[in-house]
Amino acid sequence: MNITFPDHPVWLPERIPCPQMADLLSLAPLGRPLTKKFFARSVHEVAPDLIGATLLVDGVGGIIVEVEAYHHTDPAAHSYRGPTPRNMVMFGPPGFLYVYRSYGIHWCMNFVCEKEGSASAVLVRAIEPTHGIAAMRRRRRQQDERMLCSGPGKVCEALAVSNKHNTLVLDAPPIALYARPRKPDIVAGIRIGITKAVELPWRYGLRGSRFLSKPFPG
DNA sequence: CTCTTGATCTTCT
DNA sequence: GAAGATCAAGAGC
Repeated sequence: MNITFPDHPVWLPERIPCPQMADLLSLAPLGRPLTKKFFARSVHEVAPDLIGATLLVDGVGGIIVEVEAYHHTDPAAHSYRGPTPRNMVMFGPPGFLYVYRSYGIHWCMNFVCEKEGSASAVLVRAIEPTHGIAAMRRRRRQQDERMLCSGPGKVCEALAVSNKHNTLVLDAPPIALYARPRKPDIVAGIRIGITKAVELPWRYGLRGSRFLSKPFPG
């Protein structure tokens, strides 16, 4: 493990200008495990509520610090033009994993939300590593912790998520999700790397995190 | 630091 | 054929 613990209480922002979520978790246990019911709400409620939650795959992972919301009414969503072999799981019930191939070489993981047929999902874009950092470094061939999970393709490589994980349920092994111990400071902004519906502010992040795929403006 | 490019799978035109 | 919810390496400033 390579968690840096704070020298001072994290509720003194003038001493720690940029507290990371791992610092907060060191002072509180993980929250309750998230069940399928957590995802059976609007994707626009679930997405910000996932910031600060802990995601583990086979015990490796960390704190979700960046996500994006997609919905079938959204031209940027894979589900916008209806079901295909790739996006089929998005049209199923909430609480399952949707994994797709990105640009032919990377995998990206999503949590299906809302209800059967609504075809909405949250893309996991960045994680603050806390569990199994040695395994992540090996898989990513990268030492710098900030480079392990700072992007959707990096997250899947570090957590060894691939198409084999597509359609897995989110509340049973090998996947584990835990609610955040308290509500963190969340920022929203426009999504990354898309060319349709670019203006929609459906990217959410932990304010001030060093582990984002890209800073939020302001 | 920013910008460009290649890698190469799935879907859509 | 072309585009895309990406990343890493290399060139240039």
